[in-house]
Amino acid sequence: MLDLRFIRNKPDVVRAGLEKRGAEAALDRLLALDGQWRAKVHTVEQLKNERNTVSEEIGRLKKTGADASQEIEHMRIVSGQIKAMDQEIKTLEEELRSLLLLIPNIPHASVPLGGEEDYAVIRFWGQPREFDFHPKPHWDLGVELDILDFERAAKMAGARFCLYKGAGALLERALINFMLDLHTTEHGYTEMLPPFMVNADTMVGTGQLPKFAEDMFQVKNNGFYLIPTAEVPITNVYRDEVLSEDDLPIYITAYTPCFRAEAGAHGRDTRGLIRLHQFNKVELVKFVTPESSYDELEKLTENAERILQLLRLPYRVVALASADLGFSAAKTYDLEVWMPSYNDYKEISSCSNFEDFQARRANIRYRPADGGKLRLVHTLNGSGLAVGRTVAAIIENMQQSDGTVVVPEVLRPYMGGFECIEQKELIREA
RNA sequence: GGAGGGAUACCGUAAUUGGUAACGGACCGGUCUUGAAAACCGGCGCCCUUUGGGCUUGUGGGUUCGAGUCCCACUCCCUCCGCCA
Repeated sequence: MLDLRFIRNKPDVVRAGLEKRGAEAALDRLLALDGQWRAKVHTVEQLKNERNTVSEEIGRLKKTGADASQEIEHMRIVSGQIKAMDQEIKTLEEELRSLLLLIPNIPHASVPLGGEEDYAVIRFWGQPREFDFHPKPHWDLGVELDILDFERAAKMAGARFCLYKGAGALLERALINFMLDLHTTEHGYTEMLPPFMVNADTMVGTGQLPKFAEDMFQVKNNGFYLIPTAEVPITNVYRDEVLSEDDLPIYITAYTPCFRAEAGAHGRDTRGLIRLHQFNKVELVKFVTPESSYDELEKLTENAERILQLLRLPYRVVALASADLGFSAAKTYDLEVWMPSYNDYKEISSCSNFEDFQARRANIRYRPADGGKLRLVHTLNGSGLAVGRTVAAIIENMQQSDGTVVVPEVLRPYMGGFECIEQKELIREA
């Protein structure tokens, strides 16, 4: 959510920012409503001032036994007027807020202009491997190895689900543990394990609601939403709280499954582990001071990159262009891992600075060390990493000509020393 | 699911028959001091058109000139009973 006062005082800046995104927002309507609201507030506050002073006077009169019936009768009328105006103001406020909640964040000055194709490549790491045989996509190889089963997952749930089996399930679990261990022991994050279902206020706090309800799953009998990412519960850990500047920065990492309806993605990434209704992810979340948030974004991105480096998976970092940013983000780096089946780099992590956009929605503030006014924190988050896509990348990048998959060395301690995922028959023999 | 108790500002705690939220602590600033502590003064939630005013006692309604206080509904927490991995 943007600051209403900022919109009021700098409408042109807001308009220009939204234009960079290619976003339409009802700014004129909002400014008009704001004007009406302020006028009415001013009027009703004068009436309330009168009510307060006269009511006090009535109290005094009654105490001395004097007659106050005239004042009471007058205040009965004033009170009625106040009640009516308060109702009008409340209606205006509701409309203002609902408009405000639909306005996306403004891109940071360093964000490249343009759309989906206008990302800026920041850096590459590693070399895509040259295969001396025809590499298989993970959805074939994983099935042949009997570690991924999409057909049975479809039977029990439907399209866009996966059943991991044997070494596949072990690999997924190993990755989760490896990622959490690295972030907690080397990158300074505190691990949390949050609820996987949350209420609507929580979804509003991070920006999923009210605009993106159709992207989520909602539990029918009690209204809970399944989280689309751990960002949602973790960012809301401090909703409606006041932190001390001494507490900042706060780094939290969390593993959760993520549930996404993928409503607008029919026909996209229909095979394999890339786009599922349920997938696992280890998330990184930060609460920081406004001054430090862009440095923190760089560090957070590096923390996510470290996972790919240790797994020896080639990737690149891109800065998303303005019109490709998520609703709440001011700046986003995507980590894209090399995926042989796509013959391209494919998103495996998205690291964003939300500045105070989420903090304003979720009312997360801190008391500055100098004792000044309470300020909104800046929030950031990034995948560290999407686990299913990491499994896909490992299967594809580490496959050998005989159809086996070499387990990255850093994962072996998490897999009982397992060095290689072998064909079905071989696994059975072992 | 049943019964009872509770929610007040960053934290902790008060408020007679309904009369306009008191006090303590933490924190910040000032005075004082070589410096610090103590003491004293001020600040320490939000909004507006800020020398001023309005709002804020879990949330939403109601009664009233006036509600922390009375009434209704709801949320969350605690205790006990029942059920349960």
